[in-house]
Order: sequence, then C-alpha cells, then structure tokens
Amino acid sequence: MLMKRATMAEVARLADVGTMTVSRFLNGSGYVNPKTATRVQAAIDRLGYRPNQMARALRGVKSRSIGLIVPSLADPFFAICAHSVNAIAQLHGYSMILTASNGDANTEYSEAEWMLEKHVEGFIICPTSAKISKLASAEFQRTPIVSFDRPLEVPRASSVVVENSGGAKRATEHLIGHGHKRIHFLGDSPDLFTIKARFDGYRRALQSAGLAAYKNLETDTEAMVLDYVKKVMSERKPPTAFLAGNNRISRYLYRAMFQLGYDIPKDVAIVGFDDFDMADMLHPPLTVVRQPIELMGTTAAEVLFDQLKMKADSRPEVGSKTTLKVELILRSSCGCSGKPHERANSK
Amino acid sequence: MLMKRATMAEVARLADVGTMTVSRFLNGSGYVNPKTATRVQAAIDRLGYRPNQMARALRGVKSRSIGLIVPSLADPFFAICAHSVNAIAQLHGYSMILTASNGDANTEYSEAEWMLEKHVEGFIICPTSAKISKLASAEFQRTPIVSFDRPLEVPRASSVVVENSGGAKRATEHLIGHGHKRIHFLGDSPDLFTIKARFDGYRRALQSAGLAAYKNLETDTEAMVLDYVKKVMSERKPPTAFLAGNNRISRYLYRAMFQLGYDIPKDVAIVGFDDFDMADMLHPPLTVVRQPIELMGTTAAEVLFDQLKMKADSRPEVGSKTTLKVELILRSSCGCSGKPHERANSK
DNA sequence: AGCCAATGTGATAACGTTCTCATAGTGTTG
DNA sequence: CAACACTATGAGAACGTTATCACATTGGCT
Repeated sequence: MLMKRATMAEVARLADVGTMTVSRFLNGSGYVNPKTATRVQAAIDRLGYRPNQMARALRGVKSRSIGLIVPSLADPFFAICAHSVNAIAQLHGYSMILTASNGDANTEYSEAEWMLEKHVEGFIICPTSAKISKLASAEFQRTPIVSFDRPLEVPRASSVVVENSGGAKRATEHLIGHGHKRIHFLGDSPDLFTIKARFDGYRRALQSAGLAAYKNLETDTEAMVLDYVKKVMSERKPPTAFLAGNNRISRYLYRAMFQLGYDIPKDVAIVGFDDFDMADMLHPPLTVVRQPIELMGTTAAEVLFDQLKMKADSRPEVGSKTTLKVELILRSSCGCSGKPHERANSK
Repeated sequence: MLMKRATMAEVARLADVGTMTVSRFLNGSGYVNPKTATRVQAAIDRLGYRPNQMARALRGVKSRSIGLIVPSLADPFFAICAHSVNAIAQLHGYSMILTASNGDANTEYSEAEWMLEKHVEGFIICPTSAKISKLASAEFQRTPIVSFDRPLEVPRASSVVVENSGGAKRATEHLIGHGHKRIHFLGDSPDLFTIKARFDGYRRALQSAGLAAYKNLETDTEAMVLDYVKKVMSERKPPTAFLAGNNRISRYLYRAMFQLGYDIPKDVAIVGFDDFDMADMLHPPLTVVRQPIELMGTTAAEVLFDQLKMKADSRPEVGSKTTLKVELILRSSCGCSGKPHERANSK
C-alpha cells in the first residue's frame, strides 16, 4: 500500500513489450497485435496503471481542461451558469477548473494567471474588472476566452450577453402601462455593465413616455435597499413602482416592503430583472424579466469549444458577440392578476 | 503574435544565466545574487514568461489542485458547498477541479478517474453511489478523500455530515408538540443516506410519542409530490402535518398545497429539512431544520488540507468523522406565530 | 523469385521543469 | 595561512509521456 503510481515503463516491462506499444495500445494509434494487446491490458489491470496526464500534456498533447471564473458561486445565477458550462465540458470530455473572483480585480487576475500556468486550453469568464483584459492582450492571443453576462473589451474575446436594455425597457413599459408615473430603478452597483444597460432601458422607456427617470444609485446591500425604500416612501410624492436591477435586489426589495408594511402591488408595484426559484411562490408572485441562464452558459461553452476545435492559427481575429432574448414573465407583483402557478425557472 | 509560450531556457539565455538560476530565482530556493536576480526578472517580464505547472508537477512538485464532485451544481445546496470549498482552496493557493456527477454512478466514477489522471492531490466529494468506494480501495490509499453530506464507506476516507436523524427527530417532536397525530414524511429518494437518516429520526420521534410512522416513499419529482399529496389528503384520515426531507421537497410541497388550495398551517403544518433562500418570505414563512451548509464545506476542505499538509506516509489509517449540529428555525408553517422577518441563510 | 504494402515493434529524443552534484570565489576563524 | 563555511552558479540527469525513425516479419501480386 501507499506505493507510487505505476508508470508506463513498468507496464511495458510486465507485459514484456516496449513503452511505445503500451502507448499505442492506450491511444489506439498505430498497430498493436491483438495478442500483445491482451497482455498489455492485463499488465495495466494488474498494476492499476493510470496514465499521467501531466506528462502527456508536457509532450504537447492538449490538457483537456478549461477555466471558469465567476464572481461568486453562492449566487444561484452563477451557480446555474457553472452548471451548464460543466455539462458542455463533460460532453467534450474536458474538466473544468472553477474559481470565484469574489468581485475582486486582483483575485480575478491572479486566478486567471494560475489557470494559464496550469495550461487550460480556454477560458469562460464573467469578468469583474477591466484589469483582466490586460492579461488578454498578451495571453489570450493563444488561449481563447469567452465572456458571459458581461462583455470583455478584447478583440479576440467572444461574449454572450442578454438584451439587458431591451428587457428593462419592456418591463418599464409594462409598469407604465399599469398607469405608474413614478417608477424607481434599484440597481445594486451602478457601474456593473448589466446594471448600466438595464438602467438605460428603464430610462429610455420613461423618456418615450415623457416621464422622469430617477437616479441609478448604489444599493448593493440589504440595508441600503431598506434605507432607500424608507426614505423615498416617506417623500411627498413616493414612487408607485420599482424595477429591481437583479434577483438579489428583488429579494431585498420584497423584504423591505414586507418589513415596512407596504402592500405589493397595491402600495407599490415591483418588477424584477432575472427570475429565481420560488419567485412564483412569493406573496405576491413576482413579475420578472427572465434571462435564459442555462442557455447563456451552454452557449458560452459551445462558442469556446468551437474555437478549441480549430487549430490555433486559424482562429478568428475578432470574437463573436451573441445577445440572447429575455422574456417578461407576468405574475402579480406588477399589478397583473397573474396565473397563480407559473413555475419559476421552468425549462 | 500567437507565438509559443516562453520557456525557462529562453529566459535563461536572455538573462545570460543557467536555467537553474532562473529556477532558483522563481522558487526562492538557494542563493541568487541580487544583480543576477534583476536581470532574470527583466528577462521574465520581457518574454512574458510563465512557468509551466505541468512540467513542474512532472518533476514531482505537487499539482496544487483538488477535485470536487457534487451531484449537481444547479442545486443551491451544493452550489453553496462548492462556494465554501473554493474559498478554502483559494486560501491555500490551490485550484479546484469541479464536476457534477448528475447522480450517476458511472459519471461519478469516471470523472474521479479523470481527476486522478490529472493528479489532483485530494478529493472532496458528495458521493452518489457505492461504486466510487471501489476506486477508493486502490487509489485513495495515496490520494486523500473527504466526503460531505453523506459518508463514504472507505476506512481512510474522512467525512463531514450533519445530525440528520437528530434534526429530523426534533422537527417531528415539534410538530407533535403542536398536537399533530398524523405526520407524513416526504423524502425524495428513500435510499439516499440523508433521507434514510432523517426518516429514522422522524420514526423515532413518533415511536416515542406512541404514534404511527408512515412510509418513506419515492417522491423525487414535483409531479410525484403533487400526486402523493392529492392522494393522502383525500383519505378518510388525512395527514395534518408533513416533514419534508430536503429543500427541494419543501418547495414542491408548498407548490402542491397552494395548487390544491390547502392552507398552511391551518389545514396542514409543514416543516422542511434544510433552509433555503426566501424560505422566510414564503406564505407562510417555512419552519426548517437549518444545516450549516457553508460550515460543512469549509470543514470538509479543512480536513482535506490538514491531510495534504502532512506527508503521505504519516497520514492516518482511518479517516475522521465530523457531525455538525443543525438548528430548528421556527417560522410559521409549523403553526408557531413566528417572528415575521427572520432571515434565511443568515450568517 | 522478387517486390511492395501492410502489420507490428522498439530505441531514442524530445517536452519544461527541478534535483543532485560539482565548481569556484570570498570571507572568517583559529 | 590553512581550513572551512557561505555565497553563487551551471551541467546533467530525471520525471512519464509521445513523435519520429528504423527495423522486422508477413502475405499477396507480378
């Protein structure tokens, strides 16, 4: 017990062949006599031999692994992304090195470097900071990278995002259609790409309707959301509706309203960007702009594997940009009657 | 552009030193003259040199990566586990190869083999099938493994689980305390370790109270839960309370009750095993047995890294077993009045 | 018989590191 | 001033694979 792992040379010795025969047998390359093959297989079984992928990779064979970097795995949104990327990776027989950047530029950068040293063949990333694009100019020439949820400002990088602005615009228009005139946008960190784009859609909708848009404030904690709601609801002309910039803010908003005793949708209507599990079982069920989260993950992964399939020097100079459609799911928090039992995140 | 990566030899040539000096400089091992060091650093910067971890690992240096296998990343429970394992791995400068077994024995086994070939230093796994323990006898002698959520029947494996039986027992006792006599247990797949243990606690509680326990049936889809509820609620003596075996079943149960028009907790009381986000915002807020999910992940990871720190031949022959405490969070679905705003998953 | 293609096999040299050993200069100490 | 530790460096082998080449041995076809 606790012996070292068997090597190909030991297998070869036991089967009384050369290492090349073992190698050929394992890779199915070149000719191997069936008789010999049997002996080799027996030796492999006996020694519990398992090829050393590091040695293989060193010899120039691809590493068959990709890197995935997300801001946080604790966020169900990114968990689902990781889930679908993993599914595609499994399909291709690749393994996935996964890490969280925790929204920190330096962590993101150094984790990416570390993956590069581990020779991942490609990256899928939801970029947190522009710093990562520096790595891009030097390294991503050889290592393909696909960003999702947010774009990446690097020529060769491909990206997969949703129609943030359009989705928010439609959601806002829907609220306007319910007769709301004072609609607030509540959006996490105002400099996140998605939040900026969603705010833009919100602003455009109000503008078209000749209504005033409110500011895109920093409200990325539950306490900040509560404070904000407390403040604006006690103004002379309080908002009659809110658009939440993502699922976390939607949840914070619900808690705040409940805590302060406001009735949804009688006192305030709410529409959230991004659906989440049990959003349909809240009281009242939450109207949302649903993003195709799984599709975003699988698409990003497929774009990457498409690139990995072609040889390095024939890869496109400029990455592809995919924009996925979102869907307004009417439940009752916006003021609609709402079908009572529509499933959240149904496939 | 698109050049090959620079190697240590090229750095050495440019800095006019031997490769060993570069190696020493990088690893801080042995003496390097400060003057020389400057030249080497300059060469590294100029070439954008990045060490090849595969070559390093081949030379016997540890791979600095661990493998994590969970049934599914789409399940927020496992996503949080992955999140906390990742946090500890980052702390130790390790990368994490993550994959989902999808509850399939063969996938689990082959993904583990693949990780072994990639020379992960250790495993963290929520085991799906006993097949994996076969790998264990041969390979896990050299590669430490820690299981979480469910134990692993291998001597050297450590495991971290929660007090499933005790938690379910207390939850059931609480329902009994509310005067319930016909309490049903609804538990996903009845042969999952956690479900069996929770059913056992449920059974023990009822037995002590002189009440009848119902069967632990297979109800792992939303449709099955709905059918089951429909059936038993129309019996002569319908259940007055349910204990849900995990968070997925809790959610299915809520949907079923809502759909069938039963009032919680007036018609039926519900307690769920495992808390989840927004469980406190449901209607009514769900009483749960809360598991310390993050703690389970970090504990498993720390147990693993403890083993990785010691040299291979001094590792314990028999793994450690940790059982974490769970907590009954009273909200109102059990019949308690419940503090209205208690947070789900608060730290 | 003579030749060529197909089959089957192994020696050797990489791949990019790090380890071991050898070498040499420079102080320090008795 | 010898002996010795400390500083500083490089040559060469080794890690476990695979690509390339070289060499047999067949068998079928002129």
